[in-house]
Amino acid sequence: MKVSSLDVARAAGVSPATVSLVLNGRTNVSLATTTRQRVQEAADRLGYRPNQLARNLLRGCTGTLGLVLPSLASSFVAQVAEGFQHEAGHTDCRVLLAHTRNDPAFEAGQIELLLRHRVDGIVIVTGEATLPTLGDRLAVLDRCRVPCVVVDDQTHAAQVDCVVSDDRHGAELAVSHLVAGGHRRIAHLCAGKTTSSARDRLAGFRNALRSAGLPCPAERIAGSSYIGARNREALARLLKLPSRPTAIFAANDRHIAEGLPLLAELGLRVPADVALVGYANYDFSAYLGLTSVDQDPVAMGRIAMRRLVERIASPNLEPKLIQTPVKLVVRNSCGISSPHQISPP
Amino acid sequence: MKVSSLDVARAAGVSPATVSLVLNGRTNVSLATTTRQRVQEAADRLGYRPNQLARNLLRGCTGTLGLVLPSLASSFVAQVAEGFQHEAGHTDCRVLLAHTRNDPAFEAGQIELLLRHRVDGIVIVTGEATLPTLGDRLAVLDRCRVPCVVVDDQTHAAQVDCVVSDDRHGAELAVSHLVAGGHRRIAHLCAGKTTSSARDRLAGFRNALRSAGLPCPAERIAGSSYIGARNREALARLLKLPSRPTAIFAANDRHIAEGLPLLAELGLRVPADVALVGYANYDFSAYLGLTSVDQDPVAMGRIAMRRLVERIASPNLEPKLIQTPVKLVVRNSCGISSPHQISPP
DNA sequence: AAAGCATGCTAAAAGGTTTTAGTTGACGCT
DNA sequence: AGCGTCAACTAAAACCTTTTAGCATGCTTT
Repeated sequence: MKVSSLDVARAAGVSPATVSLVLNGRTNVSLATTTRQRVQEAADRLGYRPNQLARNLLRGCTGTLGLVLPSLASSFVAQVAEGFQHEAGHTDCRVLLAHTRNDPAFEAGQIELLLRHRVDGIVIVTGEATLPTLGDRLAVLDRCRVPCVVVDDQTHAAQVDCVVSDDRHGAELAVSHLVAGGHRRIAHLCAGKTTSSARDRLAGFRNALRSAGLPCPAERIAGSSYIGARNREALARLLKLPSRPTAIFAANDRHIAEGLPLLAELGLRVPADVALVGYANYDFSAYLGLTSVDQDPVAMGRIAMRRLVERIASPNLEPKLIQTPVKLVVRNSCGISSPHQISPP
Repeated sequence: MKVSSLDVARAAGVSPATVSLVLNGRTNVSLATTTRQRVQEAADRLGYRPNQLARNLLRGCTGTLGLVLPSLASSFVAQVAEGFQHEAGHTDCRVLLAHTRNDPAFEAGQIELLLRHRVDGIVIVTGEATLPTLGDRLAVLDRCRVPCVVVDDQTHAAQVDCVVSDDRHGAELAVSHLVAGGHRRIAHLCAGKTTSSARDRLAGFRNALRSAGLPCPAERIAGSSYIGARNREALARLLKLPSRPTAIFAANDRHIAEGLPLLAELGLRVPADVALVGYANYDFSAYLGLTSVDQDPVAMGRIAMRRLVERIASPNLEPKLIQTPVKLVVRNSCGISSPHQISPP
């Protein structure tokens, strides 16, 4: 714990400088084999571990990256973190975690802490609550020249690298699939209009309908970013329209999963009465047999990490918008494969 | 970025020592108001951020905790991490993340890195693959006096603080519930015998049956720790027993969710033909209407964090086994409430 | 034999902060 | 005037490592 290079030096009868040279394998200054062995042996015996704090202080960089996120309780965020951390392992970087608690002030404080720790770069996974102040955070990071990559929102794509799933295309895939299945009245259970992904999914929805020559009346679009009462009300509104939609494209699987009791209440069967396609492809979506757009959050984290090290290496790169590929995972909720559910009592 | 206390000192016309005293609000050495203001103003203007590396190097401790885990892709692990990180925010600690990749050698290397970074303590969330070598890791940490708390396994409870859910009691709750529902032939889809929680859930299962005066034949216990083919085979074996169990207690919701297609294939309805109770209460369990034992992983992370800081403060505490409370969440899969599922085609 | 050179190691500085032990100067008291 | 005291600040050490410049030593070369 408290054994320093000086201790090793004394034990081996050399200077700390030599200890450093031996342990870092400086080959251009090749050492006498006996000295080398003596140092190595002393280091092992004493359990010497170089103090990374001192080393980084000297180097001027830390090999540590900050990961700012709203909450690991969200499986999307957790998977992004997984991908990020996994890739960090390949690049020999450490990850310092920071929560925002969905509180702009707290987020600002956490980023301040990361900066004091001299992280080499920061990835911010945005949440809806801290999105309005994201610009301020980016300004601070820009001022002190700390590279940054934003995940899951592209509002600031002009100033900073952003990694988002190709939401527009994902929505188009989903809606085209429904159109191909013969549906003409398709509604969208959206996730509000605050986040860029919610807006892009809506845009993709509209675009796919237009391409198919189908109308897109305003009353067929409803929803809120938060799951819960407002979400269920929106779904109820869609299902009770005079001419009921035959299919619903939801901006998030969770919004639709949460609405299943309502469908049962109204006596609507899936997919016979209403076909469903969701977005995000959570693990539960497979269990529910829900067709969904998969956005591979782990890959998003990995890509964000790679872009961050790229930018650390060359700070003057132009900001880039990275849209990660999506794919439609077809299950039975739109009438194609077979479901295996716990049956009603 | 590269503004140091010396820069601030020069700008304010004082010494670095004074800068430190002002910025850390040392009250016992109260400063002339004008100096105080000059320093503060200079620090703000220059955007001075104290270098935490230098500070920690001097202090001898870092206020940073290591969090070692198999993968954030597991929602249990992610939730433990969430609780841990959330509590860390309250205690003004940073969290340094480390993956094990389910590889004992990689885990050892990651812990080595954490030690070089002089973390004040470490929490290890064990995975099955690295469990056999956990003892070696603990020995290293013990040797260099770094406090440690293990989450999700109690194999080493004699040497180290362990935080586990009260698996035995949870299993008893689940099985008693089935017994109360009139079931006499109850099977256990176990999660292998490697981890202590799998063993404890099995023990709780056996114990509850014994208390109810029911038999517990060996053929009614089957399962494997990994989900996939082996798990489905085990479930099939249980369902095809000459006298079919009327209820199954699974050691993990995921094992049962993954088996739902098999139930449908065999024409078995839930709960009419087979009642189900699972363990872990994932978010999808609610969507599936699956009765489950909730173990509150977020609380486990929080508790692990609290215990860790406790131990850092007083290193000579006796190792403690902390069993966090569990509760049964009753849904319709055992025949009580009503389900809302996507119906079969 | 002297100069030159390679080899193997070390002394010392640097990195940014905190803290301890002073130093300086003003002021009050006798 | 001399002493003590206090306030306000500073010099320097310490934390641990890496790196640069340089010092011996012994070997080769002329």
